[in-house]
Amino acid sequence: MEIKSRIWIEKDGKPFIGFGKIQLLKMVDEEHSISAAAKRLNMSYKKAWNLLNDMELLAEQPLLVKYIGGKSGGSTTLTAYGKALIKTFDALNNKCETFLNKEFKPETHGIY
Amino acid sequence: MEIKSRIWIEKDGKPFIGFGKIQLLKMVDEEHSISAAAKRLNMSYKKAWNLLNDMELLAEQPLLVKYIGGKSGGSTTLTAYGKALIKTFDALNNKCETFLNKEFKPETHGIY
DNA sequence: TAGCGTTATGTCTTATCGAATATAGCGAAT
DNA sequence: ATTCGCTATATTCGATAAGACATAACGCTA
Repeated sequence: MEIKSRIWIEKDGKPFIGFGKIQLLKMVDEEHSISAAAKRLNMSYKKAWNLLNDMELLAEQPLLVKYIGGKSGGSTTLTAYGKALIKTFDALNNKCETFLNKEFKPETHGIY
Repeated sequence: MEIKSRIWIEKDGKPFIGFGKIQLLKMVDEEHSISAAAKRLNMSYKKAWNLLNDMELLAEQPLLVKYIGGKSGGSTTLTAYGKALIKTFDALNNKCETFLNKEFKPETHGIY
């Protein structure tokens, strides 16, 4: 018996960042490529692109620097703002999880 | 810009209780009827029944006391254990939300 | 004993979402 | 100029989930 959680940040009532999108951002940061990131996360390129696009549309600063064409066909890297988002979210998520684990002890609640 | 969260409790890796199921339990508690609760939550009787059944199968103590037939066709009420679940979950959820709201101040993270 | 409203459960259809497919543009390298 | 791999974007297709529908058991009431 364990407690789980998902947190996300909304903007104008619309989902801005959450677990999946942050994971995707991390992969893009590592791979310097949307398609490679999508592959590693076992999702279609289109889905990854849509998720990133949704974020970008909601953000007031760009998250990604994209190059089309070039020696390897293209590339995508994160802006400082994009990297900051990852850090912020991870920190918050960790805090939340440790808080909940400390708070939730099945026995003390009479749940078996 | 605001932070949102969903918490749930798992048992053997399977979802036991979460936001929706707790909401349903509350309605059943008020209505003394699965069908009436489903109606108020705008879901089909079958869906409500399935959700409740899933919980019951995972719980080690019964959550519901059901009567079939009778003057109004039947009824369903909560056991003490069922009511305890609601209380526990609500308390935990509230704590989590206030914690996150206190923790998350967009400005301090540089998120605009 | 016929009717009613509820719980109980299976089946069948519909709707939604994601995946696959298709097509185009780009720019460096050869 | 041609090729290549990536970004970009619309459209079609299929699988899965949600919902509608159907049917039965039950026991009180009239």
